[in-house]
Amino acid sequence: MPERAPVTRDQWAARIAALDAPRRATRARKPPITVERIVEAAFGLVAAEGYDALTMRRVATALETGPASLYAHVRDKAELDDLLIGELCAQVTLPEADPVRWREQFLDVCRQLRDQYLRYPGISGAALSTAPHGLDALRLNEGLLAILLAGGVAPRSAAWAIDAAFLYVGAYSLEASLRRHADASTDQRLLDRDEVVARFRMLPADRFPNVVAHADELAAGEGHERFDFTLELLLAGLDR
Amino acid sequence: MPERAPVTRDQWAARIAALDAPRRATRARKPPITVERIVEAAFGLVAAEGYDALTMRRVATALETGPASLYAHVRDKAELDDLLIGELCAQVTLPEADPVRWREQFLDVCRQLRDQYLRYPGISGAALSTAPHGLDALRLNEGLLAILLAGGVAPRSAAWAIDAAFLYVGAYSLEASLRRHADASTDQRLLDRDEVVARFRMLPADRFPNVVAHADELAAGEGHERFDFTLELLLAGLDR
DNA sequence: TTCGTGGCACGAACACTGTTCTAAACGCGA
DNA sequence: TCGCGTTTAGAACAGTGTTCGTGCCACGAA
Repeated sequence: MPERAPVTRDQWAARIAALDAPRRATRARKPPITVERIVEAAFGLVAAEGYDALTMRRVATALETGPASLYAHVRDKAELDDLLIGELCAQVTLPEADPVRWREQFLDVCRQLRDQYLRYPGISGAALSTAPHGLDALRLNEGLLAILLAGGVAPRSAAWAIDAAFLYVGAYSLEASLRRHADASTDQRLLDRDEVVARFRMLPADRFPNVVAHADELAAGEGHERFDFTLELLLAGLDR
Repeated sequence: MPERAPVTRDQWAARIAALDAPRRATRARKPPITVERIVEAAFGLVAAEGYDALTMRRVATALETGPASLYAHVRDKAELDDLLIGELCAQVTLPEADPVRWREQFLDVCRQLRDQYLRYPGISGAALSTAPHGLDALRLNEGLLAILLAGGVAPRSAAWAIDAAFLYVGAYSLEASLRRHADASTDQRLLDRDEVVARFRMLPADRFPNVVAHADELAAGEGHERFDFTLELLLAGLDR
């Protein structure tokens, strides 16, 4: 994973100042490269082939230019990753915090983020490799804080629970992407359910008694049941 | 992240059969390349420079050979990753499940795994990119299942909580590695605590009221307090 | 209209990656 | 000693991220 050049304090201030600025109109070149077009091309690649296929050269080819052209608009690949993750965070809609329905609101925001990640297989790996300090991630942080504080959760508990939720959503989405991506390819990376259970049952029962006995439960779960289960555990723990 | 060739059913059976087999003695060549030496060289590299520095060429150089030599012993880089993660899992000691102290036992196993990951910065990224179906990971699964079942947790809840814990431990360790690795380098990737708080406070209070008001809590936490907090939430949720 | 300047575009190049191919070397059993 | 199988490892292939240097273009000033 590429290392990231640090964002200076001045650059941070500029980003904040730009929060209200309108998006710059596309310049009159035919058609000029823009950050927006680079991001769009990158998303197209990831949606079609997964995050591992995302390279500066592939993006440049999609834009019918050379790879060096991109560096006039983005610092490096790490910054492109940040832009992608930021854009996905920006797609999540935040509710008005409701002191009665705060748990369901929290779950819904996490589900939206998960679903954004799952549209682009493997992309949450990029999210896990950076600190979620971008403005778009902070917007989600703000929204989730409002929800948990409205539900009466102590501020520190709220902050740490959100941190945990971000990590889990990213990791879960990565795992789910790998499973889903494997299903789509002939060269399977992850085994299907029946094969997993069969292999668990092949284990020596004296060494893996519980795994063998509960092979079905270990492999069980439709859709996002495990996802909901885990976040509900977190929320239940916060309730005390 | 490299894609993985699937392990066939026959290969799986061979791995199980090998569980009881003694480790092969080092062959008499001076000194021959072995899987063990490759793994040891790889760990040395990751400990010193982080997981991003781990390449087949770097490992080969450390062993004073060419990169192609490694392919007689490991299928590809993905298999090397699996071997490393398996070895880290193997270092975790499992207790005798105690119906009274099951929560503390569960936390302790997770802490051990976390600490193994943290010895090799960034390596849990490799763990997150594969399904935890290796025998060493299943050994941990077996031990954690025994603990949770001893504590009276329903089998399916136990299985899914363990899955969630694995994801969280990996993601948390990756984030902690990035922070710790950044501290060690002059080109900081993650900002230190005071800078993070300062940047939170720079945000417009009308758009980020809760983030600005709770900047300290968002950045708070010594050592592994967040880690313990999150797993205790999970365990508290299981108790119901 | 012309000229200078700054920014953009992009091929070439650099240093690296994972992996395969091919040939030589080595160890072991007959 | 010889044949065979395995290991070793350089060379090669196809790719990566990023920088350098040069040409092109737009715009503002004279």
